Amino acid sequence: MSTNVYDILLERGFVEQATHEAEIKELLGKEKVTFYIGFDATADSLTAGHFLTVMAMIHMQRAGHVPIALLGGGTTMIGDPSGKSDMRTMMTRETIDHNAKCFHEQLSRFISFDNDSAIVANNADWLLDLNYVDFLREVGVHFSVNKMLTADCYKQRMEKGLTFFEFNYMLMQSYDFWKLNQLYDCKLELGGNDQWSNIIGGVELIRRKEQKPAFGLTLKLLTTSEGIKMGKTMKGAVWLNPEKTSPYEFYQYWRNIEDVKVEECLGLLTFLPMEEVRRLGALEGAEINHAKEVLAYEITKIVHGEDEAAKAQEAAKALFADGGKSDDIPTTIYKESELNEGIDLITLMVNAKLASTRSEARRLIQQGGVTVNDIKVTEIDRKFTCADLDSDAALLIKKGKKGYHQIKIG
RNA sequence: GGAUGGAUUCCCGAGCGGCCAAAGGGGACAGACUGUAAAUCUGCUGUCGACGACUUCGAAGGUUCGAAUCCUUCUCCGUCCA
Repeated sequence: MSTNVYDILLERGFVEQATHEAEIKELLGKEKVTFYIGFDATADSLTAGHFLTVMAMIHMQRAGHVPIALLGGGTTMIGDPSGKSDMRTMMTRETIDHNAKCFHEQLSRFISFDNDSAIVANNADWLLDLNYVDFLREVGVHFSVNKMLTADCYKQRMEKGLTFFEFNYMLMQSYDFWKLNQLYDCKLELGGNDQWSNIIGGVELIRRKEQKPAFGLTLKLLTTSEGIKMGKTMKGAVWLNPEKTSPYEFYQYWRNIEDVKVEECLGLLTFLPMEEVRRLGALEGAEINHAKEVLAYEITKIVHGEDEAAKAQEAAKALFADGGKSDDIPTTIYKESELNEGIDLITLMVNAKLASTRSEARRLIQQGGVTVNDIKVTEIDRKFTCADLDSDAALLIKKGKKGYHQIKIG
């Protein structure tokens, strides 16, 4: 451990708040520390939002510390109300178990679980069989409701309403930390900054129960300059699962990031040396596009592998720079006979998912937002046949600047 | 348990018997400008075989020529009292 990971995390911009900064740094510098990060199994794939915490785990593991990935099989049954304005929908046990399994698989791509170099735990193992009265006597006594009510994370809920059910989430998470402390001598909890209140809860619980030190550290939350959580688009989250978000779309998400966020993302989401990060982040004007390409490429490489990253990059270059095509953009294949009868553009767009309804497709065409093989089409009833295929035997439908889909026959 | 207010389209929020597919804002999408950025301006935002038709205003019934608007029951939520 030549360089202290704490300094690495700090330099790369991960650290947001720490319960005991100096002590955490000292601890990480002198011994192998077992720490944990929790993942609530609300979907069957991790998202770009989780990726940041995963990166922190990787840095920690590389420095020789032992990560525990705690899957929230139990806590997900409740749902964390922190910072949320609405109650989460209740999920069934089966769904949650399935999701937890998916998370474990995905995490193994980034973190090595061999030889106890990392641990997976599931809080369903201890939370689901808890005895209510015992729990209240053991854990509940240590929590002041007065204090909890003033916690920042419930602020939004104080207006909209917070049920006792969800209010308990904090105790569950605190109990997790305590449990992991007993089972694995886990001393540190990491989490997104929205987890601050929940984390302090655990740290204090261990200190009271065990008379032992415990620490918490929160990580930066990626937000747009307007403060909206990053890793989400209007169409939903940016997933790490290539079947839910294709490597091309994934690449494009980062390629289109705001200028002001480039340096931050490079530090947090790639392994590029910091000098390089700073150099790229300092680029100005159109030059910064180069930095965005590097960013998108690097992240895609970590998540989907070098091949996929290269393919995504080529596809993007072909489409945007050369105006040409590539085999790696979304494609729909039609039978020759089918296309020969003529298919109207609206139908083609809906089938290609460039528009979700025929009305939407119609609107796009009328507003001049659609081109086929680089020719703007404004007649809504325009039909296409094999005769319209270009020299590559394809129809390239372009929606706006960034939506591409090609039609081929086969 | 009692009193009282509420549930409207992606979100916030007007509407309180016909002029309502429903104001305004936000967001999203498209056009212009650009650098696949931001900001700005413009358009657009229920669906469809589209100058029309059909389905929407928490749920189910009812009154009426006609209901998001009135009545009944139910579900959920806020606030106050206990």
